[in-house]
Amino acid sequence: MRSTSSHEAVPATTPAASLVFTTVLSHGPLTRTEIARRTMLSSAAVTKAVRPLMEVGYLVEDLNDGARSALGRPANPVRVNAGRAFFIGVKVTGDEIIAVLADLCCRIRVARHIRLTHREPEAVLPSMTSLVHELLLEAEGFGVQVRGLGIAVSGDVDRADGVVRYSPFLDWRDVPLAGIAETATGLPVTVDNDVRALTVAEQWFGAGVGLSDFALVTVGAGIGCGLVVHGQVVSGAHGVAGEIGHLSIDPLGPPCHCGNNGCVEAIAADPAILRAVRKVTGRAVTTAAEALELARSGDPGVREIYARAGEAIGRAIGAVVNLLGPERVIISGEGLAAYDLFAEGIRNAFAASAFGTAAECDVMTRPLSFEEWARGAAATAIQSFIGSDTD
Amino acid sequence: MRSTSSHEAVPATTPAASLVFTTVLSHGPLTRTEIARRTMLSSAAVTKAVRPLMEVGYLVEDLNDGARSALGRPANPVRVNAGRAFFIGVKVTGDEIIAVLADLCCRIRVARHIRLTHREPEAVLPSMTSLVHELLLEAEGFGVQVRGLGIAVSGDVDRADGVVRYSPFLDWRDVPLAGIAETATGLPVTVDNDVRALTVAEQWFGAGVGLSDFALVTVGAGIGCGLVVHGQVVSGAHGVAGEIGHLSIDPLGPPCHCGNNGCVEAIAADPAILRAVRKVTGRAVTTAAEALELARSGDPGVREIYARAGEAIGRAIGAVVNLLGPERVIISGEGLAAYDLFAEGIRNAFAASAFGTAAECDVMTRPLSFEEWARGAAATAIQSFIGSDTD
DNA sequence: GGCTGTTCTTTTCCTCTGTCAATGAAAGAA
DNA sequence: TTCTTTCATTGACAGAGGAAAAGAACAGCC
Repeated sequence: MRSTSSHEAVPATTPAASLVFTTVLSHGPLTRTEIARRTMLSSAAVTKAVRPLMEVGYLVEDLNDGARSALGRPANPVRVNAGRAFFIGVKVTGDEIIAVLADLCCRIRVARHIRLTHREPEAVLPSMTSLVHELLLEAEGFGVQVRGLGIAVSGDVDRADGVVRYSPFLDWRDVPLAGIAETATGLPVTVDNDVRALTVAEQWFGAGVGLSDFALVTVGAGIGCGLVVHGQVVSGAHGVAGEIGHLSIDPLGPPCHCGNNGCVEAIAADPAILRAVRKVTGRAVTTAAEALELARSGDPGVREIYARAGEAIGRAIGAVVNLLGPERVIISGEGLAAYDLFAEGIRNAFAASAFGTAAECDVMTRPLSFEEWARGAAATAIQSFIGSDTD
Repeated sequence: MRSTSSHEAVPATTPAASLVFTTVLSHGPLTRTEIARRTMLSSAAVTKAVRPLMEVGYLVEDLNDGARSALGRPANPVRVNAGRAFFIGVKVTGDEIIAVLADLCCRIRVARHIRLTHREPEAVLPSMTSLVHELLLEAEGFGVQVRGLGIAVSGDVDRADGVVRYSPFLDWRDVPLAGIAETATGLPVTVDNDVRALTVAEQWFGAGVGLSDFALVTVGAGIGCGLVVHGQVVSGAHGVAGEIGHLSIDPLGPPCHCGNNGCVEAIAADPAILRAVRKVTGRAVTTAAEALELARSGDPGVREIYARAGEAIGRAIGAVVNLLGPERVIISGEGLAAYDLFAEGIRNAFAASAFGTAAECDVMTRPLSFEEWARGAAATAIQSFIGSDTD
């Protein structure tokens, strides 16, 4: 395990302080009494935890107390000072690096991206480093210090060691990315799987706030799934988890690169849809946008392909819900652009496959800009910075 | 939530004491130094935690130090005094009640069962109560006090409230079982889902000891699955979790009572196998044992049915492993009698569906006597008695 | 048999965290 | 102005766990 403790002081020193800070971070401005209620701490403990955090500027009093309560001394809400620290999040894909500068509340301040021509670590790392340096310069312009760098990579990533064990898209094996990036940038680095990073962002700053069990399903070039169980992101004993894309839905379905037939990814991921659209229409459709346009223009064959894809996704979600019984499933990803075409299939297939009360699970969608992946990486950096674990 | 704290003092008062006790409970006799290492406590803290537990007799010094280590002061291992307290575990099925008297180490001392003719709570509860009283008498014979009663019921059970929300097999709805049983027996009662109870038993006393993530798959009249993630049993936000039986494997497969086609349960559970065997052989096969005999005698059609069932189970396990990445999967249940017929199908289907390093997951079998379900219930009672959470 | 080295266990402070209960602060209401 | 109500802080306190030193129990060695 790498030592990240050699870096600057983290805002939360005691468990209680960490708990208080993450609570305020996720649940917006809160009065001290409210914090005490949520964290199950005494109000005295909250005061003691808040003070040092305010002294170093991570928390500030929220003076905007428009709605005065009826009686008694007015409450003094506290919120996180978003501009107190910045973080950089980087998402590395096979042909692009996306980087964002995010504040302490994980709001994107600046976004940059560059295309990649080569995928070897030796080619990617310098590009990444220069992109990070650009953003460091931007941060300097804001007069805010960057306190951490998060890097999201698809595949089998060991966050504890900061090593990319195997990334199929990048064709990387056992790359000690955190160590390399740390020496190149001088920042504390957190490396994590891309879907898990996105899940962390949802857990702390998105639709997963306050939930101890939820799933995030990403639809796009691949089908991924991030899981939060008992308030913690699931990583899997062997680095693999949430591999919803290779749930085999139909033994007679199209072959998947994993060797099986009818995997969700072989039916509902962008490449699979494009392949099917080409086959049905005979046209050389190469982008998801083109396929989408064909479907929207009313082509029944193409619409059917999307309907099937929606069904596959719905069944996959049903499997997750039956197995884990999460409170909520968040559907996201670039593929969400076609959600109107998926929706019915997802809804019906989910309703059919969800067993008993599991059907009560709230299935929602959440649009995802391409920068969001990098924001997820920033969220992991914030998480490491605070040095705590769960909600 | 019911108040169980009104009962007798639990052995562990502080978090550390609870941690120490569960560690010794699960990991057999341990020296204090070893306990300190495993719990990450200081040796001083271990001494302080162990002393009161020894004074009240829950822990004893294990004098059987046959293998003396080479040098230094000999270590003094500590173990749980199994006979210090007894627990009763009860499993209620549609046509039978199984009850066991178990010691603090969850070893079965006495087992009893009676058949049921009616399933209404009004008919079942008196039978259960009399069975419990029989075992209480047995315990008196041992001169040991019974400190808790665990009841395992299939279906949607809310352990925190002690209410059976819905049990399809028993046709029970919203039965406040814990409260009723508490007044009837005077014991602290824990009610839980049967598969979860079995999972708890494995986690604390079986093949799940020391693992933070594992799955238990039960094969028999139904196909069930208990999950442990991050060291805690998964219960699901809506009471449903581990519903592996209704994972749809084959859209063209046989219809399932849940409304879908090709569910694992519709292929690999006992009733499904019997149905298929009757169809293939034309004979009036009514018990699993008969079907098994036909298969063992070499009937290729019947063997094929078992092979298909094994494949379905293997694919279901693959789904669990891809989703959660557990360290181990334990296959158990009455259906394990046919494991030799399942084995190849399970192995192959699992190997094919497991994605990447998830295939490294250890898949093992574990025979399950019919009393084991009741033992699981006893394990939940022990867990409640200790009043702690995880390993 | 005493001495020494080694390892396990206990004891003795000591720190530090969070709670309790009382006090202070900031309003509106009477 | 004074009272009431609610929020926030303070200071004394209990108790949990850690560090370090002492104690205990053995084997081996002279």
